[in-house]
Amino acid sequence: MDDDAEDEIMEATYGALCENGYAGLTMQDIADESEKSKPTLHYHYGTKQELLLAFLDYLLDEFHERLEGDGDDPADELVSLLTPREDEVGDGFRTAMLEMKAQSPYNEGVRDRFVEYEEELKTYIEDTVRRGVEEGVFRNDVDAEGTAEMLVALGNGLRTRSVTVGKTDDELRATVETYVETCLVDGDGV
Amino acid sequence: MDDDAEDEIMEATYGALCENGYAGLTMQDIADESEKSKPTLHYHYGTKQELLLAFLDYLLDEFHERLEGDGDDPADELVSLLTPREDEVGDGFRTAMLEMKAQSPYNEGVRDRFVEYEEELKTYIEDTVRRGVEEGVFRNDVDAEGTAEMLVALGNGLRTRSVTVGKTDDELRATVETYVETCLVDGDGV
DNA sequence: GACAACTAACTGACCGGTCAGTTAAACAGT
DNA sequence: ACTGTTTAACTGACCGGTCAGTTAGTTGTC
Repeated sequence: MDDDAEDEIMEATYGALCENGYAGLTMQDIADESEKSKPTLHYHYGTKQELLLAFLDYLLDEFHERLEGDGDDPADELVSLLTPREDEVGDGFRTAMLEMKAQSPYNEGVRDRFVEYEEELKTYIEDTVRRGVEEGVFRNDVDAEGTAEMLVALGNGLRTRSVTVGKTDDELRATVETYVETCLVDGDGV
Repeated sequence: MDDDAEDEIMEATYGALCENGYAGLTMQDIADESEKSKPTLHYHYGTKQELLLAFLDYLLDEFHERLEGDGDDPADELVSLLTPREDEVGDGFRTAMLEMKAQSPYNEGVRDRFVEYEEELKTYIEDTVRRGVEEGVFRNDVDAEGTAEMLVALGNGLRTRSVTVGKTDDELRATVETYVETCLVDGDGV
């Protein structure tokens, strides 16, 4: 396929998901968001299912770029990994991803991609925690694996709450910061 | 409406949600799960939407009963509040609730009910944390409100992970226990 | 002219909701 | 106690709309 076409369709899918959510997403919505027609989407991707899986792969690629550690302060890096970036403006996309995630049990392809995503995030967090311990920023009795599991779950839960209960991004950030400060950061050289 | 009929329909809705999930749930599924016909469901509840809101209210009632504090050890109580009960067997229901929760932004009625649920849970956890501090079980420098926010988010995130990534209930419990032990419980009389 | 990209028009399945009726129980009048 | 009336509960059959996916054909390009 044309690379331009692929990009256009993936971007249109992103836009349509933000606007309509996952449950309300139709092929027509995606077509409307792009310069293409609905049959063209089928021409390129076969089924809706396949298009959406391709979209998740497209997101995973972007995610990998985000995991280019900047060697920052481990505490700051944990916080920025677990809080939404500025370019994720509005709840639309976050909500749609939550909806999709909830489809994992019914859809192997979706599940595989979310498992991969969370696995990689967790591993990266684990490494960051270890780095923090080595650099003496974190207490040396923290369990990297357990902490990473905690943090991934916490990040998930906070994003969910931002969507359902309407927590602001600042509140999310504050909660993560508090956890990192009180439970990880070494206050007195232990 | 007949109380028997109401109970029957609510139970059937529960069963149908477990089997089909929220996205895949049809009025016919609920009818099949009960002894009633599809038009009867409409007769009692009007629209699918209203039926589902009534179902959430039904769940909220059950939830209130769960919040009858047993005056247990605060640490134990926090853990049991945040981990699934034994009678929640299988992922079906948990998944369906996650799907529904993700509909909050599109549906005011749904949102209201989840907000109420999470609000009450958070308040109860907050009280339990305070009790723990007063009883000297928890460190006296813990911030009850911040901790409650943390714990509610953590609980949400863990349940989500049990559904998507396939974490077992034992793993969920272990993570919550670790948090309570390392971040709340007073190790040396501080 | 052959092939890739694209589309207007269409189809079949599904689903929420409606409607015209049925059943059975409660109730009132005699 | 018998009979006519009302009403809540319920249902089979159907309708309107929606949406994923198909078909048959057009356009553009090498």
